[in-house]
Amino acid sequence: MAKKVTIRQVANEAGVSVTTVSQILNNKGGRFSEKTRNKVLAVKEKLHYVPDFNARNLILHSSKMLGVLIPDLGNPFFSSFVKGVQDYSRDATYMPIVFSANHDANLETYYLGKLLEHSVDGLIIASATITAEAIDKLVKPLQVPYLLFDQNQIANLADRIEVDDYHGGYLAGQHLTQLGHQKLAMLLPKDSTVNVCERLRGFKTAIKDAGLPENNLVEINANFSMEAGYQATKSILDSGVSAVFCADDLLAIGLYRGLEERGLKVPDDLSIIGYDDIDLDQYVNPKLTTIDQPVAEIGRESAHLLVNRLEKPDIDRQLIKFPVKLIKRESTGLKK
Amino acid sequence: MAKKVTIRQVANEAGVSVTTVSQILNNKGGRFSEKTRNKVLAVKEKLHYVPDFNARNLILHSSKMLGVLIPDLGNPFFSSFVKGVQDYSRDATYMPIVFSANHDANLETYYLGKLLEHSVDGLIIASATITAEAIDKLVKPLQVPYLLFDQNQIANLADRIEVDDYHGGYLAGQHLTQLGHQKLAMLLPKDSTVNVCERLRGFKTAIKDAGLPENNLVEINANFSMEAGYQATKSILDSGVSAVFCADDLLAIGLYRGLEERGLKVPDDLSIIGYDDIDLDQYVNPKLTTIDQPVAEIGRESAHLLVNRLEKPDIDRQLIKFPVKLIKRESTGLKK
DNA sequence: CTGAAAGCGCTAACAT
DNA sequence: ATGTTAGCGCTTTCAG
Repeated sequence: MAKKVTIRQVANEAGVSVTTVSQILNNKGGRFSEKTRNKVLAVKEKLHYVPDFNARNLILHSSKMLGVLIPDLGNPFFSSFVKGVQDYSRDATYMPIVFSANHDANLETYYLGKLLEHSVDGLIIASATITAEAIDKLVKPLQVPYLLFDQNQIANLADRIEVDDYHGGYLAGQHLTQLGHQKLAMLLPKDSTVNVCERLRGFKTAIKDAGLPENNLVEINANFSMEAGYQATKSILDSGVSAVFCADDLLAIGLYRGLEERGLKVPDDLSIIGYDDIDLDQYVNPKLTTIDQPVAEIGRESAHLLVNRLEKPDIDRQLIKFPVKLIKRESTGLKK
Repeated sequence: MAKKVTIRQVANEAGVSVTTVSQILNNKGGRFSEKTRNKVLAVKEKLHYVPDFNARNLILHSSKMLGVLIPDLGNPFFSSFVKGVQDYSRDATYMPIVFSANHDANLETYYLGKLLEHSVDGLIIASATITAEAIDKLVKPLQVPYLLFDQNQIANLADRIEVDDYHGGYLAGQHLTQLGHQKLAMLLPKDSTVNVCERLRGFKTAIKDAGLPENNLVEINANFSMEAGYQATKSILDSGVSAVFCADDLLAIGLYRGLEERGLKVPDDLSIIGYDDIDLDQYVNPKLTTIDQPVAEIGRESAHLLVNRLEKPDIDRQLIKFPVKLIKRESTGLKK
């Protein structure tokens, strides 16, 4: 491809050495005369010189690329996350490479390998199914810094982004019990990652704190998708609960459809609370009550932490906590 | 970063030369003895050798990366598109690098530059606001093959993906007029790209074919987002139409909310037809009637065409056409 | 069958 | 203040 103009051509054209050009263009040209500097800069513009990326990286042992692995691009939660990552990366002049692994462990391993092969400087892994072993086997040997999000924390040593999932679950449970609901369900993926388990734990605690017996909570499994929420409708209805806490908003929206098709009303027949607070929540009918997490911000900070680590490898372990909050809308109501 | 094992280490360990290793690992080792070949392969495994990407690219002048520019990751239409691109790329062992420019021309130019800087082999540009000049100025000089989608076709010479937008618009118009609607609106972005203008043209033609006067169609502007659809509610209602054709599904869903908040019913008070057929359409209430385009397939084929072009630069101009179809659901009904 | 050597485009010690 | 030189890790003639 590409008819690239090389640094040598710039040097010739400017009548200086290659070193001079290199130094000046990398802002290490303090020692050169104003005149030389200007000339080089001018020639660079004129020739549209762009340093060859591969040659540069080969020497610098850095690609200025960040690998980002997420489970599902189609989930607005993750597209917002990616947006945050992109924004910060741009400011920091890194380039995020994102792959969506569609909840497929093989794909994750594949993309992880590809990312490493292309020598990304660091990794943001926001993918639930990836195993500690895969990371250990692929990432560790190369000593590529990485950051885990929304996922089992393998070690306590790595930098971390923490969202208060326990509190989120608690808020959901508190809200629902305060509305008088006594039999409750939680809709969540089978073998959930730690963060989702935390939501469940918080939810349970709130139920207990409300003085309700533990077996008033029924857990129903469904993957993170509208389709899965829709499919779960029957189980939920059969369970005889009056309120359900969905581990993400997509699940809730799927459930809406299942109820609608049966002529049931939200929240009259069933109160529903979601999780994430995606934009869509305000566009469904009724508007979805949910637990908000500041996802774009989380994306930004993920990139931030990672870049920090890359540029200052010896700083202390970093930890950022994010709050969640209850957003009351129209999908939850008093128990009839 | 990375404690990489180099080709030299493999060569030493295997007791052969660097050349030998290189040849064998690149499947050009026909001339070597079975024994040597096996030994090299074994050592490669043992040492977990992975060729340095940058060094390799530096020589081969190819990065096996595809740049992908889209307007909005949050739009399910584009996330499906990306999924298609990713799938094909994987099969073809290319690596797509995708950026979402959020409908911002500056961002587009920025990312386009970045992509080129990182020496992608080819480009898929599915971003509406980018200008022909930007492409001409940035892409042309580097002779990087590119493919435009969902966007003004700058020249007739490039490879092309065509979706029958005209027909899509026609189908929408035909459907609505057959239901008896006489005053119609189309909701579309200001200064739309060619593909959207084609939808409008088809829509107009269908109206004319139904024997309705031209000024029975009112055009209302709104960007591609739920928010914009929502904001447009008043204009639509004020226009006195009984049916509206939204240039994408998101717009329709935004409109749903505006109507809901005013206590109006779809399709009784207003018939709505969308465009794209995103998954969400079946999860809103009422289910959205729309024009389907096979977007994941389009994504796949975009990547396919581009990779073809990269690997066989001299093949004839490629053109693939995709059909659209009307998906009747519940958001359109007889004019009352 | 195998290896030595050149060089891709760039950066950075180390001269001058 | 500027240039010379030696690689980075790899592929590829070209010679054995």
